[in-house]
Amino acid sequence: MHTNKNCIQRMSRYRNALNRFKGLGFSKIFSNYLADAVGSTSSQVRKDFSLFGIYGSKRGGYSIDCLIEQLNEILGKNELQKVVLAGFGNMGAALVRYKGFSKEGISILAAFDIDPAKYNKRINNIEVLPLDRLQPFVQEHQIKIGILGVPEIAAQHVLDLMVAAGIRGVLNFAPIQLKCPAGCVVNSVTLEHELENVIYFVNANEKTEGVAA
Amino acid sequence: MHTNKNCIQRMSRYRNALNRFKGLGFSKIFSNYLADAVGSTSSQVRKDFSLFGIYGSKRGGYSIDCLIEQLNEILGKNELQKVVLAGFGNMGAALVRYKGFSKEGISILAAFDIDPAKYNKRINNIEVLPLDRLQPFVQEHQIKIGILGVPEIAAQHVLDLMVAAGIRGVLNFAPIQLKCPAGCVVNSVTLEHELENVIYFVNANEKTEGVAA
DNA sequence: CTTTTAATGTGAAAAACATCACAAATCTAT
DNA sequence: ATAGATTTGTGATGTTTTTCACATTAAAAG
Repeated sequence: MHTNKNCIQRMSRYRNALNRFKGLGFSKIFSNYLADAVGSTSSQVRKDFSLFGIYGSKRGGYSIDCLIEQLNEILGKNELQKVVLAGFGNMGAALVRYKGFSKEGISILAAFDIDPAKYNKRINNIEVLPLDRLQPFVQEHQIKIGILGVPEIAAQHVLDLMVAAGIRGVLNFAPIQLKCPAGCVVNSVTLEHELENVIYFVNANEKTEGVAA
Repeated sequence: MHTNKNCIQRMSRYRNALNRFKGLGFSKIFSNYLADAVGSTSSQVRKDFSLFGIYGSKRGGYSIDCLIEQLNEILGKNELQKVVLAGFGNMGAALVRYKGFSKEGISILAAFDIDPAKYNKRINNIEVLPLDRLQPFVQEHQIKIGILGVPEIAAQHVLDLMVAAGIRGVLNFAPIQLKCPAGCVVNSVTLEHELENVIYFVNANEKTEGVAA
């Protein structure tokens, strides 16, 4: 199958929008409305669905329940997703409190840090444990997914620990390129880079508008 | 010029890596080392630079100082970037404390919220003000960039306020597609979707490995 | 000074991705 | 039942992005 990161991101957005449509009482939807809701085009929507073997009915559109169910399956929403968090600093503490994860069936089972001052804190019933307990914890709970909220300097080391423990995919917030073995996935989100992006395009717009005016 | 989001993201990463190389005492660099450092290829690096009129010397590579300076110019690093934040919830509070922004010359000048219980809190010398003071504040300080850390339900409304006040680019954390007039930029980062992405590819890997084994 | 070596810069080629456009299907109205 | 309207599913087409490959150039060695 021919999927990429953007495509899966769109799947998440479709699912999100569909839940809103469902909440509004709709039971069927056409590709163009869904496209509008996520800022895409109807052919893109249909292509994406076709890629995953998701079919609607001609003239009748797609059943929202049916779509959501299939997207749930694709995105792993039919089981609770167990996650560990490394790094209980500013970012880590915020992620533990973040409602979006639990709302989406993602559960941070524990947080890990090297700073003893943080041990045994409990937020949202999530405990902070010493980093050296990460490996047994991950193995015991059969966890595949990790979140890296540690400083840049420690990120590669902690990622290596995670991978050694059995983690197969990581969401990383450190502004650095991480190396991991084949078969493992790292998705890096760097907030300062995301903001730099906005700044760049705002400046670029200003320049071209200046030319146009 | 022909740039896109990914391209600018790479620019941010190049800059990051170059600062590390500089910190290690290097003064020149070749495209292949830089590529390694950011997880790209040497031809991609050279194409990117060429696109922005950044040139090295054949056989001699690129001067790190010179590169950093040009990337600073492109990414707006030569001036302090003033930003406002809307929404002082869990995410907003974390962003105010986030070191990565100030480290990169991004300064959140004030935060805004509708909840009076949050007014006049001060963290990192950033004050929380009533949302209706956003417009005069933005105009007075000539701010072009905003961060949206408000709940999904409020996001479009607050974005409209920002745009009316003169904000031209927004980093949005709400899991929803926002509409804004032409000439404005919205970059949405949805943490739960980023994690869903990781989960999807981990599952996908497991399946294909199962087949291969 | 000349030769050798090694890295850049960039058209050309390839790959990845998105859009178009239309046949096929099916719902609605008569 | 039949006709008409409308939406899907998908090959074909177009566009964007990445990779290739090599002429060009500059450093280093002889």
